[in-house]
Formats: sequence, C-alpha cells, structure tokens
Amino acid sequence: MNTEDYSEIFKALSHPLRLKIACGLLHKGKCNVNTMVERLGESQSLISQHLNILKKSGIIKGYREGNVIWYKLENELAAKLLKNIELKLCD
Amino acid sequence: MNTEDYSEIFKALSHPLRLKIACGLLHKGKCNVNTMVERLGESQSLISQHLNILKKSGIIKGYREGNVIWYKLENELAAKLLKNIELKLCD
DNA sequence: TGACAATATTAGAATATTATAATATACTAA
DNA sequence: TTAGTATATTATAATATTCTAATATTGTCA
Repeated sequence: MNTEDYSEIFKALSHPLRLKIACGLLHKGKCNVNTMVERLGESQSLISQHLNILKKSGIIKGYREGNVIWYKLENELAAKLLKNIELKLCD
Repeated sequence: MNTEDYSEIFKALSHPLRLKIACGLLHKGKCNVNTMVERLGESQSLISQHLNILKKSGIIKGYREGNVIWYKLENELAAKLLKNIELKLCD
C-alpha cells in the first residue's frame, strides 16, 4: 500500500452517502440495495452508483443470492477506520 | 458530529499530498511550509493550497513564530484515523 | 526605509465528481 | 415465455477539485 492506495480508501469514504453505506455494512454485516434505498431515502440509481465506487475501491463486495445482491464490507483498513466513527451514524 | 462532518474529515485526507502532509505532522509533531515543499517536492503554492484545505477542515492549525508558520495536527479523529496507516508513508 | 524570506491568495484551464433521468440487465415465478 | 422484481449502466448537466503561473501579504533585518 502506497500513499495513493491509502488516499483512495479515504476518498471512497469521503462522501456522506458512501460513509453511511459503509458504516451500515460494518455494523449490520450485510445489506441489499433496496434496503439501502429505503433506509437512506435516496434513489436506486444513486445508491447503485455509490456502491460501485465502494466496490471499485475494494471496500465492499457483492454476493448474489437469487434475485438479491448482498453487499458486505471486505476491507480491513476501511473497517478499522470506520470503527473510529460513532455508531449512531449507522442506525 | 454528523455524517457530513465525518465525511469532510475523510475528504480532507483523500488526496495523496494532504495525506502525506497530515501523516507527516502526526509523526514529526510540527512542520513549516518550506520544509514540506522540500520534503514533498511540490510547489510552494500547491502545498499552501492543500494546507488551507486541511486547515478549513479543522485538521491542522498554523502557529506563526516570526517569519515561519508551524503547522500542527489538531484533530483527535484525524489523528486516530492516521494511526491506522503505515508509518513509512511519512518519512 | 528597502530588500529579502516565508507564506498566502488569485485566476484560469483541465479534469473529476455528483445527481437525475432514462434505459438495460439478471433473475424468479407463474 | 411473459411479467415482475432487483440491480446496473449510461448520458448529461451542474458543480467541485486540481494544478500552474502570477501576484500579494507578512514579518525580519540591515
């Protein structure tokens, strides 16, 4: 990991919606897109686009289970970083 | 602190140069602009602009001592976050 | 005071990010 | 196969970020 790699993790978490998503995944374990859409009150397209950014940065991964895709946090550094943030964010 | 506040801290640290600066301040304690310019090999203007972004986000503060301004990390959350990053970045 | 050193600010072009709207894909069940 | 559900992709306009070059400010010292 070099500086660029580290800063990309920070960048992925630098948007309020992505931070909420990542933080939610940290605490809930997994979540599907529609549930995020409901919980966060944002459009399906927007959630999906931000999920893609988190995915490309290597912070989350999606696992298809039939019709549904479960997203999980899959990055140790991101998890460590998010643990420094107050939990209430994610409820 | 709400989600926007948190994400602003991440955003401030989401640029490689700012990450280097902040990480350097964490480990060296303090630093002035010209030393950063030399160490990081970037223009004075660019360093100064990025310092300003870190300042506005509340991560660092500058203390004038005569002709020189010493910058210090002045944010607990940022310090916590940066401690999750490998030290070698900052040398 | 004037010259110099350290730092900050500004303007502008290039590029990146964001949100919305529309459309596409993948899977399931009847 | 068709309809329906879940998710992804694309295009685009608006906005924000980044870097460079030029200039301004602030403080020191002779």
